[in-house]
Amino acid sequence: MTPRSAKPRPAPTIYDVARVAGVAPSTVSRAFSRPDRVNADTAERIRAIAAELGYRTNPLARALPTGHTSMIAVSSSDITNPYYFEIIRGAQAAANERGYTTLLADSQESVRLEREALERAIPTVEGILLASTRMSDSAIRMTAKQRPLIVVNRDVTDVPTVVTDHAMSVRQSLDHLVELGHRRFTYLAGPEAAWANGMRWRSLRTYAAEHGLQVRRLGPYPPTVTGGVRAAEDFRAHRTTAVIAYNDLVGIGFMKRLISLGARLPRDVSVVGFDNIFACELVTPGLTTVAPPLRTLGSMAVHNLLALIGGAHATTAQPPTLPTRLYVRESTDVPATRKRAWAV
Amino acid sequence: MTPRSAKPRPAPTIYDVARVAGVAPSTVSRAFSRPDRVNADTAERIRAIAAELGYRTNPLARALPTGHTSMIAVSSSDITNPYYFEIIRGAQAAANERGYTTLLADSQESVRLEREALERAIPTVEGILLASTRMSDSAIRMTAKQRPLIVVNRDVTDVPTVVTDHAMSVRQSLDHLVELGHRRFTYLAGPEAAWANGMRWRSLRTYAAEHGLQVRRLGPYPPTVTGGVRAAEDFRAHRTTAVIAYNDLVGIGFMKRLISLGARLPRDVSVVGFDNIFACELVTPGLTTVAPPLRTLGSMAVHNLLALIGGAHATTAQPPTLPTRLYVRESTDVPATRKRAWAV
DNA sequence: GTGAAAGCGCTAACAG
DNA sequence: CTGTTAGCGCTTTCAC
Repeated sequence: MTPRSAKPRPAPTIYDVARVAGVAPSTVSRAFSRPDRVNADTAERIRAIAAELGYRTNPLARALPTGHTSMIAVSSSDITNPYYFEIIRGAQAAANERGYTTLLADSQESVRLEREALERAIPTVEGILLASTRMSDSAIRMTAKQRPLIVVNRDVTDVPTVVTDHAMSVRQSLDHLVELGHRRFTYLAGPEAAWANGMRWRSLRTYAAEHGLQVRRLGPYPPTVTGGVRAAEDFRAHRTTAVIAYNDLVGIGFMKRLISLGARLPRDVSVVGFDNIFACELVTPGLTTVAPPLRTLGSMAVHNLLALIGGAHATTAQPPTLPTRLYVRESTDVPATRKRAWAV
Repeated sequence: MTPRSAKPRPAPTIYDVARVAGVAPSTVSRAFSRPDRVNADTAERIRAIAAELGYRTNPLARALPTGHTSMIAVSSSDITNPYYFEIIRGAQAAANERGYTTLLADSQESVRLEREALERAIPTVEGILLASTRMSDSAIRMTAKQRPLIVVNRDVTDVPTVVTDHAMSVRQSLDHLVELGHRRFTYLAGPEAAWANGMRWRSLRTYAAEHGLQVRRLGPYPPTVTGGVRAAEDFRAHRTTAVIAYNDLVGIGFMKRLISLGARLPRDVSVVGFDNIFACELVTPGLTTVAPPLRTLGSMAVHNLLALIGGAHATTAQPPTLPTRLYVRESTDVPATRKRAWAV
């Protein structure tokens, strides 16, 4: 009465197919792995018989002699982070399209777990995609020696990468704010160590210098809602009409706190974030933000990884830099012209 | 000048280790697979030499003779759905703990992709975990014949499952609302086909009957923010002081629309959702909700799957039903006693 | 306790 | 074009 879930009846092999087809096992093998090297008719016949017998190539057995497992590892420090799944999904889709299966390694922010997961995965995969990693540059270079590897949104010397065009993202949000009439900006900085933070701040200053604008910096803050709340406290002493947050979470925390302090958004302050996380359209007002090309980042990374696996040389030239897109919601507007708008 | 990412120097094998250790390859093999069947000292020596040589057991080669790949497939219809990654993560963690690697199959809501991904994965995995699937019951039973399989939060006859305690979740939210003083409720229904929807509505009616409460049902609505917005429109003609939404997304859309119509929440209406997605604490007011035991669901599923793989019989008895937890935020309060509180 | 030898299912020369 | 023959790296009887 208790149903067994598995019925381990041994699967048919090329030998079984060969026998009933009256050919050598190697011919069956060829019929599947290099159909061009076998007579079209026999190939067809073999396929038919195989189908009838329910034969399916065994990827494990195939991988042993060839080393070609058709699997890549995708490592993420936190699949729970709304920022990463689109990358993962883009990677997945691209991999599947090319006949590859992805092995997911979520390290839950733990370097140890990440190492362990990779350790375990490496022997079975043909390449590695680091979607977000907590590993050190040198550790990354180390593993890059074991397998073709590509890293997303991080700059590691001698390791191929695919990155977001941060300069463009900053330009998009500032163009938008300037067009609305803003001239003075505050940047709510993220973690000093974050590569994106440096990139954004630098681009911001460059842009400001070129356009004769004022830009001030507050922080650093943790890249979280709480970080944004703290930023709002600090902001009260250093007002500007527009604010650029390190990311959406900070932007949301910032808005939330400001509103609870009595500010009216976007009339009193315009806010823009980065990342375009799902919550941007759920909060009130909806957060204007710049979306990184997540999906493309993932698929491009896989594309390049597969090229690497195929024997391409990693180029030291400029890594692919993918364009971003601005999503205008309700958190940005023309600056309030009324004198003394919002008093704490 | 162009660094190769892979340095395919052949990895050391048991033969290499055996040679320098002066033992037979089979002994090296045993030292790793059944250390108890080998002299403790030689085992130790072998391990030392192996470490020195950088030898690592090759899971592929090991899998061929044994069929033991140490991999399970986790299939999700949508990794992008905030509801699922915690399940996936719980599964991941549990699997890793037991030495298993997870192969992620995101089907992006496409039955075809899901089938393909599973098709590809099946030969290499020892078991399958359906975290969320669009497959039909019979398709599920079909694949359950090929590999040990377990499904999460879905009721499929003859297939082992792990589910959320829906009755409990309803009880928790209603206990909370009743305690606040509410007596009349509206349920914003989700998709008719959703198993959870049926469970919730049924539990709701039972509870209401037992406690002499009134409960009305609106919908069905799509399980999205937009669905919630539509629900809010309908609600205007059928007010109650408290509302139970099919899920958080619906609850959030509902609140958003009501507020834009001039309602003051939670004074005019108390709202509770289900799922406890991340956005619940980002919206204003924060959404009171019931959290399913996502992580546990995932780990419990893996636990049971591994047992199945180990040869346990699937029991037809009650599947594990995991307890939920209520998170009280700002969207619930005592009902407004003032007459004619909110007029559209 | 350890070695020898025979595969696991498939691919890849090498002949024919 | 197709059959023969070795392996891929590891596990596993079966003797010693």
